[in-house]
Amino acid sequence: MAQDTSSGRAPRADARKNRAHILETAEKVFAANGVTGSMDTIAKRAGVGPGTLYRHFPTRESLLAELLQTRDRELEAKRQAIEQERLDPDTALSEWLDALAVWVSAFDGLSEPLREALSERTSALTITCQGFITSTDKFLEAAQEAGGARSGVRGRDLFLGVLATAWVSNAAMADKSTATALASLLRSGWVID
Amino acid sequence: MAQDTSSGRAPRADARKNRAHILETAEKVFAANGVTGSMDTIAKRAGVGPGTLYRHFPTRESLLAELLQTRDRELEAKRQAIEQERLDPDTALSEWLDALAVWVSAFDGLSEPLREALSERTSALTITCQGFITSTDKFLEAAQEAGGARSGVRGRDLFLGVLATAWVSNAAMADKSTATALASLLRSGWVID
Amino acid sequence: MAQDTSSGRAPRADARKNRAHILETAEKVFAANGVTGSMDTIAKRAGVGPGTLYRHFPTRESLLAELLQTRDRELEAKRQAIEQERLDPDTALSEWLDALAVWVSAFDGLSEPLREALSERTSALTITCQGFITSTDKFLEAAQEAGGARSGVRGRDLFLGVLATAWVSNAAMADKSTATALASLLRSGWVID
Amino acid sequence: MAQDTSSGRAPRADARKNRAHILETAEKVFAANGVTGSMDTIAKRAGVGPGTLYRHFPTRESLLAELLQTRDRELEAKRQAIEQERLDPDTALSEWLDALAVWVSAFDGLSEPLREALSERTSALTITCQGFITSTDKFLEAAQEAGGARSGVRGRDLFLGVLATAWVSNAAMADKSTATALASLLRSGWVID
DNA sequence: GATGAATGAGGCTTCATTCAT
DNA sequence: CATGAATGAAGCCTCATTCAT
Repeated sequence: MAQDTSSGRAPRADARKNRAHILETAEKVFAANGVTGSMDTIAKRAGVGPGTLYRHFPTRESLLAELLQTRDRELEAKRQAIEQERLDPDTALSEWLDALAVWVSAFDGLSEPLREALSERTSALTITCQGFITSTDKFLEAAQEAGGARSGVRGRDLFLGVLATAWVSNAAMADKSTATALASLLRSGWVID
Repeated sequence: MAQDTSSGRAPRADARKNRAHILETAEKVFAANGVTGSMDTIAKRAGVGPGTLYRHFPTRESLLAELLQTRDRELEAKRQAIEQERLDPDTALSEWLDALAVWVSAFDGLSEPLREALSERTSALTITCQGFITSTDKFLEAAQEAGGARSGVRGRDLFLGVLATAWVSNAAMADKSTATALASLLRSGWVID
Repeated sequence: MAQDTSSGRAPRADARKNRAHILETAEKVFAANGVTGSMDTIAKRAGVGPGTLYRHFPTRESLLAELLQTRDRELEAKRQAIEQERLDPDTALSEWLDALAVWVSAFDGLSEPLREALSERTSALTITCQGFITSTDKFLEAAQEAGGARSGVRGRDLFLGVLATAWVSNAAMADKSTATALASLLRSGWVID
Repeated sequence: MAQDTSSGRAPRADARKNRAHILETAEKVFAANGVTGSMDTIAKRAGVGPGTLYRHFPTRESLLAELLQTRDRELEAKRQAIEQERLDPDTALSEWLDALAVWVSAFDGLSEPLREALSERTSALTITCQGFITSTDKFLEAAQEAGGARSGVRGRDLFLGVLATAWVSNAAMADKSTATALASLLRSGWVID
């Protein structure tokens, strides 16, 4: 799925190894310095020339997109698991949002490019996000039909809510409770009618 | 008010003028390019050397803090107005949060440094934020006592919620509805109990 | 004709096809972007790896030299045509120089490598140029003997004059008249004796 | 003339020294490697950071323009000298063109940016060139009126002729005679009417 | 105090060429 | 032979910040 299947030929062994190594390195760099870690740093730490990095990943987004794919697959699996558990629609949505939250917290600062991806047509991340918004919509609609979720809420809003929550948590020294507090706010609001 | 009173001596007239002019310029630059506009640009547009800029405002945050003070005062006035209107405590909280939202949207990208300020002990913005969190707490507690707001919610969380909402809106092409959608989520949540 | 005959073995069919296709592509690229178009671009657009490109054409010059061969043949034909027309020697020279000018303007920026080729012993283009200089010399000598061209002028100088004229025309926005103006200067000079 | 007189304040001593040193270095680098020598190299060899270089000379052209100014002044002096000598108009033109030729041969490859400057409105070099074209026009018109120069020739063409001649001479190993040969061609042409 | 010159690390990217597969 | 991955030097430029004047 990740390899360029367009060429019809299997990628060379060394290239595959390099690519994998770059990804590992990028993961470390992103985890350590956040997603703004420089391309040059990644290349250097991966022991390859910048050219090699650019060959595999012409943009930072493409690198990020690739890095997220493993997690994407996990998330997708989680989605199917939730569906098959036949939970209350609102519990299902709740769990899906939790899963999304885990996914976004993969790297420090990840919410930033994701937010940007949502405003662009071009980014490699856009498609990923769109997919997850669609999934959110499905869970949400089910919950709405079952009377467990407010009408007027859109999947896109919930997705952005998850991003925003992650963004808040990314503050250098945010205490852990912050994310939960916000998530809970999004869930139940602060007002009592 | 923000002059370094430590020296015990009144600032020179030209210094005072410079300071004022820098603030005006910074306001324009931040309004136009967002808060990431380069310090050099501000200095240049203000017609002063970068050294002068740094003398008055040793960090970008201190500049920002100063810049927000006018708006802080407006916000403070708003706070008092709300208090004097003797509204339902939850309506009061609601209006306060709206006022905060307006305050944060003063400049593009302002939510970023504010979030950071909350995780640091040092920033010039921290104090400002703390003050508003305290105010939020007061409104919130009143609402909680009156049974109009959930217990377990903290003023800090609501404040962060406001920041997060602003952050989402800062996405290049965020449609206007996004901010309202998120604000409404924070208010009422998505779940129906 | 340009195949490396050193191996004594006929080139493989696919190699021949590749070579031809590279040439076609290079022609297009050079025509569109000028002769500084990157080797990688040519390889990519030709659908071959850079290695293949380099196998066939170890230097950019060798590629150019090969590319010019078709035009070389046209130019050679033109030369014979001029000779057979039995014109005034100076008219003949004049037409020959015009033909050369057309030849040099085949690609944007072609004059550059040609000029360099003239200062090297090694380049694949050198031989081509030498041939044309020799031809120029012949036309020139005939004209000189007939009293239609100044003595003291060398074929090499006229050839360089043609290159120089082309170089001037390659300026981004050179108006068309520039080339003619220079050519006319070279022909008649600016001075009236 | 070269200092930014706009500020009304004398440049700082260290800045002036730096600027001068950069110019010296650039002169050497350009003389050695031609005008394509990289900005970074110049900065490094001058012992300053790239930022400093860019502060003084925001573009390569501005650097070049400055570098040429000394020579510009010499050329201007030469122009006046020629005028005051009250020579035949065509001799005067001839001497002026020679002086121009010397000026262009200041650095290897200088003709290139000059040619480009002629096709742009913006370059720092454009003005310089325009000035010299105007001067050429004056000499040329005088010669034309006196019957010593062909009508139909424009100053711009002669200027470009000079550039082209220099360009030809810049070939790595061009023998010295080449430039003279071309200059002579431009002067008298190859044809005898 | 004001100035603005200097710093210089650091970011981005391209491309001719080689060589393992 | 063809491939295309890898190289990595080299170019470009910006900007927060310091410090001599």
